[in-house]
Amino acid sequence: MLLRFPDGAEKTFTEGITPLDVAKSISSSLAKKVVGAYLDDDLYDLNRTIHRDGAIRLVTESDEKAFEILNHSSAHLLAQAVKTLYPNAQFGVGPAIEEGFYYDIALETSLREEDLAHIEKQMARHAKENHPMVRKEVSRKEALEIFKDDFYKTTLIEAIPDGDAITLYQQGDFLDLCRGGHVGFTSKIKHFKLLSLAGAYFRGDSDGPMMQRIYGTSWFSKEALDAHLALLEERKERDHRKLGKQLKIFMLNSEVGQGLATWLPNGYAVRKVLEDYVYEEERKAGYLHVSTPVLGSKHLYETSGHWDHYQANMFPPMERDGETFVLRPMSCPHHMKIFQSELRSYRDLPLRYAEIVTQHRYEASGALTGLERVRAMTLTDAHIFVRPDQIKAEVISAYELIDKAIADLGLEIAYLEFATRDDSKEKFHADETLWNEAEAVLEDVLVEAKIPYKKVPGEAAFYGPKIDFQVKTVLGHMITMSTIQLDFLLPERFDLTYINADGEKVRPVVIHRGYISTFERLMSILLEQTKGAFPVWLAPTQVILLPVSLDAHMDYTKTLYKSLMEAGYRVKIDEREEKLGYKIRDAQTQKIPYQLVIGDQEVADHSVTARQYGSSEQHTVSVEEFYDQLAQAVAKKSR
RNA sequence: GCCGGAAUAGCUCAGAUGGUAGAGCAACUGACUUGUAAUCAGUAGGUCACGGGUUCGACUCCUGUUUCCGGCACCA
Repeated sequence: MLLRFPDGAEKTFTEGITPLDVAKSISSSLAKKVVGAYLDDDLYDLNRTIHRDGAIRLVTESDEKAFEILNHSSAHLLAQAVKTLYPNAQFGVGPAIEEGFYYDIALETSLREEDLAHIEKQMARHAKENHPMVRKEVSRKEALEIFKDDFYKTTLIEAIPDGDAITLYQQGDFLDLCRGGHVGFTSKIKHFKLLSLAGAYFRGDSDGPMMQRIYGTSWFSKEALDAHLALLEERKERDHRKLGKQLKIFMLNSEVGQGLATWLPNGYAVRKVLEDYVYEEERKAGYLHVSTPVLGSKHLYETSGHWDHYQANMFPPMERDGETFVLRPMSCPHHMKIFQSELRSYRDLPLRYAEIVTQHRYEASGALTGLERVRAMTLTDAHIFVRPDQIKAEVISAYELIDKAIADLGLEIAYLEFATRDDSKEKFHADETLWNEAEAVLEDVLVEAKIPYKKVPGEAAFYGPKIDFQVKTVLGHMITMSTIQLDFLLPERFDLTYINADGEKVRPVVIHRGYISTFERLMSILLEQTKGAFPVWLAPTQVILLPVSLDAHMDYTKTLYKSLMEAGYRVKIDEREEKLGYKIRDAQTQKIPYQLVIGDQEVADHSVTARQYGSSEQHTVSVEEFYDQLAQAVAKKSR
């Protein structure tokens, strides 16, 4: 049997050797680090025997795939431990995930946080017992027979496509249906921790049964595990809910209403800068701003189709004088009516309407998360009405507008998502030709602009495909920051037309453009990505003045304050009778970018001693110089 | 919405087994008159989320509700 190594070397082995044997034949240190292998494109367990020639690539601990294999095996170890402690337990799926693993468990009794420690101990025992994780290929019939009393596994077996191999893994008494890719021996699993307990629907189906899910994480060394646990702690410190409270950005109060955020002065100061930014950037890009009411006729939303698709996520309708109103969840229909308010010529297009407006959505109570998901949100929403020949250019210019904002805000986009329809789902409107056209145009733009993206079938809006800009929150949630959506349907539904060069009435195409998410969501992202230390242009308070003595230095301090305020900056004076060290500490805690100390010296030579957030350095500069520095920091949108 | 957990002073948190609550910070008052990350002393602050029950007695046990947290589902 001939195996070829990545460096091109070839070596003969006796049939039935395992990746572990191959590693051992090379070196004992490699044997310690190996966790599996690829034979051509097939992932082999560490202890799976090899019976054919092929290209072999050993997967070692440093390999990205190794973490996945280890965590997948850890999920099995978890299930084995649960089965030992709770013999009646049945299991759903137990995959490796980005930072660890989970396993879904069906159990009569509810697991509690304190049970995790016991399960963890049992896992350690099974690991120590060093069970080989033995792979077996079986027929569908055999598999169904083996799991005949297990609703979950039989359902999973039935979902395996015909022709795919069905494999089982046995470790000790524990037998599981599994595609595989395992570390081969439970003793390989040494540094792990169970993290949390949650509910999860079987196969993600909210009409199906709910299982108990245990999350955990598994690493190759104690150091790596500890580092990961420390990272989880650090993330808690960056949670926008915590920072938002500390820095008095916003509050959520049950008496105000569930999911209804209140912006506090510090938060609104930031938001106002963002609103102005958005307005200016849109104005420069040729958008026309409009304003329409937060309440709309229900009929308007029936015409658009939103009522059909989303009424469950809208606040219930209100009736007055025979007319039915809804709290608007969207802007599209309103902008459609604006387009329709005049006879349009092909020469008028593109027409870009933008609006900063508050919308209301009845989000499921369990979905509400700080400012990340709320029920009343303010955003700038835009709809661009174009001729077919203008689609590409407008999609590109929308992309560029968004791209600039992301850079200006210093944000990190995780990836772009290209959401298309899935014909098996009913939510999408029917016209296939339009869909194909729309999807082709968007993909063209992505390909031509060489923008990397992830295609996600079935995630499109009901009226058309879209490009979503995804951000990863500190909690690990993927949320949509910006979006560009093509829409051939709403113009149809609203019977929008313009007169083309031949004097005929034809349909415009609509591009929906979500710019920088809602101000609520943007604030949550900004807080997390800046850790609450806003760049100068955004900071709620940009400069704080710290007089050394309230008696001796207050006049000069107040003069400075007045001139800074007049110049448009957000400034405060710390007028408390406290020591300078105390005031500095307080200003640092509030993450105020500039702290100006005003004492005898500064009064005498008309200067300020500036200290920046996060630094213990101080520079005494003339007032003029400080103004320059401040203006530059604002212009550069830097810290 | 579903599964699980939590709710104690403005904030962060203590408070076995039932005997109506405590710290630090913040606030307030006073002293200190201050030059780069917390000066000292004192005062005040609580329907222990809310309602019902068990009990001689409930922050503590049971139950309902509300909100929040971890997930799942949802996300125009």
